[in-house]
Amino acid sequence: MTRPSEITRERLLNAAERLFADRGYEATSVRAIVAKARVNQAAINYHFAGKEGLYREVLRIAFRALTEHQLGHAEEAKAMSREKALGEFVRHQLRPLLARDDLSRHIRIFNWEAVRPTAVFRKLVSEEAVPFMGLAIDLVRRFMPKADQPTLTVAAIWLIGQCSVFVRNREYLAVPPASLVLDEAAVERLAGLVSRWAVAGLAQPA
Amino acid sequence: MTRPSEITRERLLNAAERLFADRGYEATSVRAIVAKARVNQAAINYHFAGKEGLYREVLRIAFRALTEHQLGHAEEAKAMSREKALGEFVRHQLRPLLARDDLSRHIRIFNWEAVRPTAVFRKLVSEEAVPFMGLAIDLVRRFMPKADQPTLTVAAIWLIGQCSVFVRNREYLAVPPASLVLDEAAVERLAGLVSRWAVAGLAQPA
DNA sequence: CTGGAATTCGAACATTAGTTTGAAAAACGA
DNA sequence: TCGTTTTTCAAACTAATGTTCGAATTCCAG
Repeated sequence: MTRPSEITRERLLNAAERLFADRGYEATSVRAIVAKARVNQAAINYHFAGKEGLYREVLRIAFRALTEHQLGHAEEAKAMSREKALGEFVRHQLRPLLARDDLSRHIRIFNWEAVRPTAVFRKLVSEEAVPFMGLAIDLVRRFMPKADQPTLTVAAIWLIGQCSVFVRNREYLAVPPASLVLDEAAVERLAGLVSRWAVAGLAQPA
Repeated sequence: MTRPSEITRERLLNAAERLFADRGYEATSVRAIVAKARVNQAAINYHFAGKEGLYREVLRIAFRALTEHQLGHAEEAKAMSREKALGEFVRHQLRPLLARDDLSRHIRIFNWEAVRPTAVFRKLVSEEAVPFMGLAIDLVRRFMPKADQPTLTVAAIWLIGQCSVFVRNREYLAVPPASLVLDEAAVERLAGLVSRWAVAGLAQPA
């Protein structure tokens, strides 16, 4: 695992993740990445077949880091009541608020994509988001059993959006007058609120 | 006003505004702008002393378009009750939801800046945002008379954020399950809700 | 008109971008 | 250790970027 070539790969992914999070894809140059990673100019093309390939890999890692927990608990969720399951879903979506550094870096990368999605991102989402979206759709379906597929899809997106608003604007929540402390207890309370609102919204007649 | 040189200037501003809104500053090339504007390659440098100068001008126009109405009614606001004044403020901030095309273009440009502000943007805000921020600060001060300046500043930003969340994510509000119609009446109701929440937040004891 | 200023134009500039190359070095299985 | 593969390296390449230049053209007051 720490074979010499893996070290270069890891260094590139690490440096690239930070730079992409800071400056976005376009504004990050290959030369800046290799300088930060302290590897050779051509390393990106050798290991990732180009800047875009490297970005794809960074996105994949970020995406998985943000969804793996959710996917790991899919079976348990099905056994719960729909309200309880939704509560758990929201709680886990709000997890990045407790913010380890790499998580917030991942969020920042996706923030860039929120403004104008790159082709790489669209492709990744269409591939990797399927299981995660499926999970969210299964969840909302329990509240809207008669809805058709398109409706369920947007409902799922909407649910995810309920959480991501807080995650995306994390920095602003910490300062007054909001002054959320964002410790375990606060995130717990927030999750409770969001869950209740989401339940109310989803359970409404169309 | 329609002197030939003014035409070139106007064309550049128009084309640049659209391209900057679509692709952001970095990803928009000078050649793309002059092609869309159907003017000569060197025109940007002649009229705006460079790409950055053109962007500065576009930002200035966008910023003024989004704040002029608010500034024009500053005096009237002072005569109202604090709740009424805040209601009017929120109502006008939500105006872009009724979305003429150029307004939503302006919003999109600022969305780019929200991810990572350019130097040009920071400078512009530090210059042009002063009167607008002053207005918002005056407003929140009526709810927090004993707060110090820094607190008032973030309170004002927070208030503005209350509205901009909706404006920024306008596209998502129109689709189900939110399915907001976003006509005059709907925006009015939304303004009422946001105002009430904001009042409740600001009027709370520190 | 007409002469000087303002504006347009095409070409070229220097710089930076991402990528490719082929040789040198390192790693690794036999 | 040997021979092959994998990986690194410095340099060069092509394309695109923002900008500059001087000549040509257009504009407009006198």
